[in-house]
Amino acid sequence: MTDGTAHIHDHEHCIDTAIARARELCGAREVKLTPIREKVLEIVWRSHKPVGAYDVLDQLARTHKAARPPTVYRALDFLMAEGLIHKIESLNAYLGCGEAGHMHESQFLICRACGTAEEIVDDALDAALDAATKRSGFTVERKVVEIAGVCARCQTL
Amino acid sequence: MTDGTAHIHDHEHCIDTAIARARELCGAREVKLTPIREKVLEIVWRSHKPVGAYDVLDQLARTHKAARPPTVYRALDFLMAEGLIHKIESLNAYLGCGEAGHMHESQFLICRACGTAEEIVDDALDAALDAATKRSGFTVERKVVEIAGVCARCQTL
DNA sequence: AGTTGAATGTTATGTTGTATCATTAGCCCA
DNA sequence: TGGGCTAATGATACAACATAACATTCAACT
Ligand SMILES: [Zn+2]
Ligand SMILES: [Zn+2]
Ligand SMILES: [Zn+2]
Ligand SMILES: [Zn+2]
Repeated sequence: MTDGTAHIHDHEHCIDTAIARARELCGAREVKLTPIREKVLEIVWRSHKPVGAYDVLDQLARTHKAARPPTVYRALDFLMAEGLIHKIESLNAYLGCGEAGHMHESQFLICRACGTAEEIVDDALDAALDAATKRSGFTVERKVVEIAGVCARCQTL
Repeated sequence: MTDGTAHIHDHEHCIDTAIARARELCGAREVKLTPIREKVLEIVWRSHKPVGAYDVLDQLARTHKAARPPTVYRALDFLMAEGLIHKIESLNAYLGCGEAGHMHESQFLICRACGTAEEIVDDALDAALDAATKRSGFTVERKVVEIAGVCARCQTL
């Protein structure tokens, strides 16, 4: 397939689930998932491809004329702080988190052919990261792991 | 210490060694380490902190009035292609490679207190990365591993 | 000398992200 | 009920990072 979705599925369901989960979490944490923040979350979730801030802005502006870069960056910052989205540093782009709720280190497989970024959770990998830093006496605050290449699907096309 | 060097050492020696090694490698590969490229390599090597492209430009312009952004980005691209420097994606900055010559995956420990980035080579970590991708049938082309936190030195200050 | 291709010069523009201050909206409480 | 507080958003401007496109120069080879 060429549209970058990892596989055929009911993607509206992905989006709805993510938003419902976000509402729950924000309610429990007593932070505000405002209309703008929710809309930005929905836009980010509309694809399984990382999406740039200015793409988000273009889409947000369709329904929210006052939208400007700070509008978007504030919403993205909030969503990242709450663990609802991640930033892919090597792409300067943002992606919905499928594991929102329990804080975790994000690790991504990024396909240059279809553009998808799959979030993986690999405890052995995470342990190896910790071991590497412990040896140096380094205190970890953030781990960026972004593996670029070609996904299994794209190799068979 | 506050200047961001990892430890007290003869840093001129670091620079000289890196440039000498770069000359060797480029000679052997029959690619051209031109004056501009060599100067950019030296500027990048002047610290153990990742340095932004426009910082490089400012420094390059001192001796090379015609320098413009493309001048710098072309040189940086060349140096990356030859494995002489790395880009730190999470900082949009560039750092000399201490292991130039044998191609390798780069893994960095980035201290937010002193700004240094230490390149580590951890085979167990690299193996864990490969294992994580093999399971998914993903073909790896590039691995970005950037661990941010506080280095051992800065914790004791 | 003439040809060729790589490197650099030059101008302009595209892309990503922040600083700053003004305004608005929700909430608490006198 | 309405003042006073804070969080969120609006609005303008700019900073920081990166590339497109085309012209010119330079070195190497004939
Ligand atoms: Zn989906
Ligand atoms: Zn793919
Ligand atoms: Zn040094
Ligand atoms: Zn440090």
